[in-house]
Amino acid sequence: MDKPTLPKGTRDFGPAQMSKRLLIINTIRKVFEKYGFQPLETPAIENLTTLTGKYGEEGDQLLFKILNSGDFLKDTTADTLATGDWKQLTHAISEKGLRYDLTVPFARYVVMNRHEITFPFKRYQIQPVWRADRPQKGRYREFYQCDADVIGTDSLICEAEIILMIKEVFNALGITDYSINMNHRAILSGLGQLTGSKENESSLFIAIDKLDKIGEDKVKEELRGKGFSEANLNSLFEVLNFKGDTKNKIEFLSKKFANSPPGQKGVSDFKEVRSLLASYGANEEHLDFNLALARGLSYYTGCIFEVKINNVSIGSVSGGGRYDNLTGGFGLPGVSGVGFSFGVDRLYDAMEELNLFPEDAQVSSRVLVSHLDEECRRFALKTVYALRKEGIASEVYPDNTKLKKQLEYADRKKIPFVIVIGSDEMKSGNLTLKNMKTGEQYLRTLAEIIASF
RNA sequence: GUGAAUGUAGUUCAGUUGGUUAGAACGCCAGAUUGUGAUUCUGGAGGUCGCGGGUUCGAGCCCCGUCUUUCACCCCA
Repeated sequence: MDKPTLPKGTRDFGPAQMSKRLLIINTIRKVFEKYGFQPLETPAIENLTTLTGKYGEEGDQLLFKILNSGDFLKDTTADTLATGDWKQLTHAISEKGLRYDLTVPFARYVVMNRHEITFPFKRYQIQPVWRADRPQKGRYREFYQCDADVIGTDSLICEAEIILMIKEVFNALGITDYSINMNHRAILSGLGQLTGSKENESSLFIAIDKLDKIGEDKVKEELRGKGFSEANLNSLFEVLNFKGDTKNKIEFLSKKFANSPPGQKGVSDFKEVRSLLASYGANEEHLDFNLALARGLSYYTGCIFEVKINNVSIGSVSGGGRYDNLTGGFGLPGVSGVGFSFGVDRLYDAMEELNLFPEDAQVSSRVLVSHLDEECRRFALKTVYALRKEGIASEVYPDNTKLKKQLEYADRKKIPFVIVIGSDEMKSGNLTLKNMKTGEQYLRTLAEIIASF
């Protein structure tokens, strides 16, 4: 028997990690619910017809496909095999796949349940997704996303509330140094017009998205290689290099895009989001209108977001945007949606790097009831029952063993209090309560102990 | 998917130009006149050197393949 291993890019989460993960997930869930989002879960497995074509050609290749059950070759002819056309063969032997994100399954759900859903529909979804990517630090093949989407309204209140939710979650997690980068698909189109790139638009977006990573010179170099003229590059970087607060930036863009209808639309959306935030009484801290931000997922059409934590070696921990026609592919056109997603795994990595998890994050009993002999152990059962009845997480050491071993157990499992039951305690009714952190111990009745928790 | 590194006790790492029985620290287990953990002392266990082939009298070390992790590209949480 070979040593067991895990598939590439997957991980186990032990109790210590799960405690921290749950801290993140529960924080996000609470914020989502506070903003009126309702829970939804969808299957891990979707039909490939649902998934393919939604993420672009690159995305399709990152889909995990599931081999048909039974004789999956029964409809395959020798001819198909002989052609070596793997795409066609894949189509023949696999009709299901693992979900790649939570947005597309959500769109599928909305279309299937459109008559029962009350619009605008606000749902949140916290589930794992799978991508056949090549793993690296902060990139896994199985990871959790926490999505919140609103579908069925154009209102930019949704965008503003996304910003508010991000701030609340980060505040609750103790993350202080981060930026919420926001851009607009229409602004990007405006930039495309400005630089005279029609067919080259996507190479333009891919290049400028790397700006903060590789720097201006390398971006220019890449764009020259794609045939952009020096004049066009200059007008592009005149916009990208504009320094100033959001207000000044909007004024500047407004002039720049005077002759660009998409550019105008983007600028007016920015303005509106700012004005909405002000009406909430919220400030613009952490918010940055980053014109170089270009998210790859092709279904975005309006505002796009990406959140980065500063000074950590992890990519973006959250991202999202508005999509005007996500349900169109499922036969329900003209419904606008907007949503975003937190990446639990990356938040975890970042918080670990920044040392932001509290010491007592570990999920464990509050009390261990220890005992010195069989009679005491019986007495301990009564004690733990009484503690649990009061809602105090507690456990009895199951075996008759030395007190030393029982205390070691409590120490390792980070159980903060130990009740020691010996013959003296049983006789007097005064139990020994030991504080494992300070080492202090007192004699207390069970009622007193319960009252102190 | 393309290109490049990496892998040695549970963990972090040593290991000489290929040469006897592969080491350390921490951790783990047991004990230090039996009702006290985390600190101290003593002793002990634990490795198919990622896995599979090859070269060699001889491989942890060299070669090939494979898997893992990591880095760049691509993309993204």
